[in-house]
Amino acid sequence: MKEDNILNQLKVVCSLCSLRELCLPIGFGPQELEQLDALAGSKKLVKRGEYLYRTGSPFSAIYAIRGGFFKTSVLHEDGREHVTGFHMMGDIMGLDAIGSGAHVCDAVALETSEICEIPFDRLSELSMCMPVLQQNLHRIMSREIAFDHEIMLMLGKMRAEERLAAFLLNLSQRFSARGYSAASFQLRMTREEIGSYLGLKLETVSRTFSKFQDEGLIAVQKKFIELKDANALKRLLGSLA
Amino acid sequence: MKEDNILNQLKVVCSLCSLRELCLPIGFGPQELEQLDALAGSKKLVKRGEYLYRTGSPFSAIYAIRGGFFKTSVLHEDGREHVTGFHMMGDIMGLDAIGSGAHVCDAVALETSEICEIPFDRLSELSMCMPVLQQNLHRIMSREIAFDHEIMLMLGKMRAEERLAAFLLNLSQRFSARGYSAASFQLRMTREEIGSYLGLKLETVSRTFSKFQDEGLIAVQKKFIELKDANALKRLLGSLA
DNA sequence: CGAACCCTTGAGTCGGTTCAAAGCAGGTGG
DNA sequence: CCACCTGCTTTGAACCGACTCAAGGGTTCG
Repeated sequence: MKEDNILNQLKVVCSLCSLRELCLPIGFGPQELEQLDALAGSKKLVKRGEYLYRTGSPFSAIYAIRGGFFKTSVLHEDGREHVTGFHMMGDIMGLDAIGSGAHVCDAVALETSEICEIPFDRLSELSMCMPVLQQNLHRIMSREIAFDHEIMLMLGKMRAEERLAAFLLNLSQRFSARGYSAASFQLRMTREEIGSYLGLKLETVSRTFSKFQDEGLIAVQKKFIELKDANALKRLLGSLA
Repeated sequence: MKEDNILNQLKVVCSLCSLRELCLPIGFGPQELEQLDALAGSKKLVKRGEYLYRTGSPFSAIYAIRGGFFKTSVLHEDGREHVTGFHMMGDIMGLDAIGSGAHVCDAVALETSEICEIPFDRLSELSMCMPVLQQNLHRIMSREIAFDHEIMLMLGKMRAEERLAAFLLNLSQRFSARGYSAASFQLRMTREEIGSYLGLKLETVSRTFSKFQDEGLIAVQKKFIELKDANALKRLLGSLA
């Protein structure tokens, strides 16, 4: 227990972090990295099923994922939840809370994960004298907006098969960008969570996976997915309906 | 023509702009406003049907709407478009392009509109020495992310009636925040554009409007909408099916 | 006055949901 | 170590909400 605490409070040192290229994609020189270490967020472990933050909890920091997997979801009054995103190493979470000062979604670890907590006021301060840091922050937020628009297109215009294909290809591409296999990976979420993200019911997700498998596009074994014919999946996307 | 040019190139002076509270909601003192005028964006007229920017065009500025109405939309390879948002006076457009350096959606004026062009590099520069400006920029981007998540919930989980109700209430609230009537307003977009935004077909939009009218919730006359029973609309939202 | 565009309404269809049943791990406690 | 959960997944059959196709009416603008 005590050791756990010590471990969790270890300072993060950006200059030594292997995720720098994901977290802060552009333009840092050596001396800028040194400055960056002043951010000095702390590491934290979040166990499977635990919340990193909840809707309504006060906003004070954003979170970089060092390892593990999260989902974020918004809750409707009547209790239904909609999964707004899945997040993996190198992703930044919590940016949607800056505007209101409180978190506007829940963030739950889908597996035991390690995150780096970055106090937002310190980040703001530091970015005032570090153009490249500011630039990175803007880029990250901007990309999140652009990505959300893609998802809106998916939710608004695509049919079930196209949504699943887009989902699998996106995961594949992200795993690949992190040095993992683009062709096979483990799903960290349930069919229900996939469905919630894609605007489908879990039965539809399951059926569509089965259909893809029958057609030889993928191989599914519970949560293990293998993309057998990524091009065919891409072709599915090319022609909406 | 020549006068037009002169008019359009007038510098914008934020300290004299009546939209300040919408555009820059928080914390500017008198001397900060003076500094802000250094942003010196130019005014521009965009006529009905004209593009403010297109997907792929290089990003150099963000745009504040001084008056008028825009839609933004993303285009899928096969030619289908999805409307990602409707934008009115005081809204900021173009933030989704920062990340990639090029615009990732089209912005079209739905009526002749006046915009204020804010060169992004100058904005970045200025925000380096103006904490409150930086803060505003972060808030605006953050809110766009949070708002997009709401839309994702709508597209993913709501039924047609709920989507239309949410759409009308959102418009009403935004008009109201700008000093216009919350109870009656003119739609600037077609049924097809509403449908595209909400993930519905234009016929469904039309039918649902008719249904709302039959039930006494609203009155519709072409593009003129009157909310007769806003509470009933809100109740529609409270209970997702 | 005609053409183009937008909106409304009806009838039939279909993709995805709902409801239901059963199989399959993985974990826990007796 | 086995029995029994509990949670996740798969599959089938019936149903329904939104889509498609089609026709007609209203406005605007040249």
